[in-house]
Amino acid sequence: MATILSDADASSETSSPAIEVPEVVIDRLPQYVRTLTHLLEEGVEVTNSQQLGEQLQVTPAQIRKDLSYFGRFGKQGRGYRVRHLLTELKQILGLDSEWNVAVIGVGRLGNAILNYPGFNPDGFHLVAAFDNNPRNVGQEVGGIVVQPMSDLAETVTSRNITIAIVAVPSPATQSVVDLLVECGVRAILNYAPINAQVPAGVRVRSIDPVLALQSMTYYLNFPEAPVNGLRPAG
Amino acid sequence: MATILSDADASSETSSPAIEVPEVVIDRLPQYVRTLTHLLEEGVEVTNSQQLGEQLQVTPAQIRKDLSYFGRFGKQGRGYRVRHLLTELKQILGLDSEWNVAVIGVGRLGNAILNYPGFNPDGFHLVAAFDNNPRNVGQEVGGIVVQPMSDLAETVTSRNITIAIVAVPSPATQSVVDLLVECGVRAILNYAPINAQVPAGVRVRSIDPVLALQSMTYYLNFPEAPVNGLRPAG
DNA sequence: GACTGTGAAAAGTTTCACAGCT
DNA sequence: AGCTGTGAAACTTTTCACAGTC
Repeated sequence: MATILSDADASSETSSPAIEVPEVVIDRLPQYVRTLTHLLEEGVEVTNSQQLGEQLQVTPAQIRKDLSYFGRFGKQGRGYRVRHLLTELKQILGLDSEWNVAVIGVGRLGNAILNYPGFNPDGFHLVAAFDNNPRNVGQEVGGIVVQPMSDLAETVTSRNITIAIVAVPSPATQSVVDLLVECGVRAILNYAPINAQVPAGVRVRSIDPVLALQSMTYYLNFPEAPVNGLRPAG
Repeated sequence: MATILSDADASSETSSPAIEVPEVVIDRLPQYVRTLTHLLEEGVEVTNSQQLGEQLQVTPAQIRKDLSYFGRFGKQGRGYRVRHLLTELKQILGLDSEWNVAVIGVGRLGNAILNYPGFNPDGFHLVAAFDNNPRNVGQEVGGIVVQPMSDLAETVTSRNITIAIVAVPSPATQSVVDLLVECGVRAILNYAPINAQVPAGVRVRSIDPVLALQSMTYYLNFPEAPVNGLRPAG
């Protein structure tokens, strides 16, 4: 659950409701943002829970319920103004701010991340990169000069870095995460296939393609709705 | 929910129970597999729900309940034999088989995927790569010769490919997914920031680092348990 | 007439607590 | 004594259904 603070009046100002918003709801909001962004790009000005639900493969009731935690953004009989709802949701998620991000580890994966063009348009600025290996320090990767790990604490503060992307080898992950937490980083995106332990108040999300594949193989062996008769390869 | 077929006797044979296993449970099993693998590597032979729960940051009761959907793998008073439980879980998930995987799109991202060494040790074999662009067709990437999209149907069948990893630009994703489904692929790992629509019986998982970051910024603005006073950069 | 926002009901998921085995 | 496996209870999340507004 996500406890929110402050005053109760949720008129049209997207002020913070004084109630608990389920974490599953927060996890869906970025998807709503993405779909609304696409609709806006297509020139759609008004939408409704039915249409949003189709795009997102979610029931219309769920969308209405989710939005109701934060305010009344729609007009009965009409639906939602796409631009308005998008602005509100971005504000709720803190996406009206820009966020400075550090990348830890500039191996193959860290390199790919630093060169990935998808973060900046969404307000996430990769502003620093760190590595253990003296060979990598001083190199420029994706326009950023790699710094030694010993610079981390100083740079996190001076550059106001609040988010870190960890792309170091598995065995190093926990100690890097510990260091980041110590430096005040409270949001970490972890690319290593490891369950890093963090204190309460710090969030970790993991990107793990193997886990994603492994949860699908179950259904390949016991298909709910068989499409054809293919079986495992081995 | 995951409907499972066949006979009820779940003695020690990991035969399929004739009941429904919640999807959340299936999603956790790969994590159990990973933790058990680590324990085995460290030479731990016996564990218990308490220890597993600590590693996975999950309650011991949840682990016992999850496992109980599939059989009785532990010994009262003793716990679980790590190697035995690992074998059972891998079998349940279909990870005792090898799976042939195709990669669609060999741009920057597809390249990184084909060169990522993490899939093979877990039984996922990248055996084919496809691309639209004639410049890329015929090139060797990560030891695989890139084929034209027109080869897809034939190769999926002849090489018994059941899983596809889609790494094409967003606008091309839906049509590639449609084509894969038509070819009989029922498990798709999608790297594009797009919600692909698929018919029932086909599973899609998405890897989307931006969505992961966006759900964390919410908590950075309304921290449940503040660690320090850092704010957004903008 | 068409849609939202929302209490209340239903469904799903987690946790409790303890009987029972080793 | 120490742990599992599991019904039952508690809690969470989704869906229903409809009053209210545009």
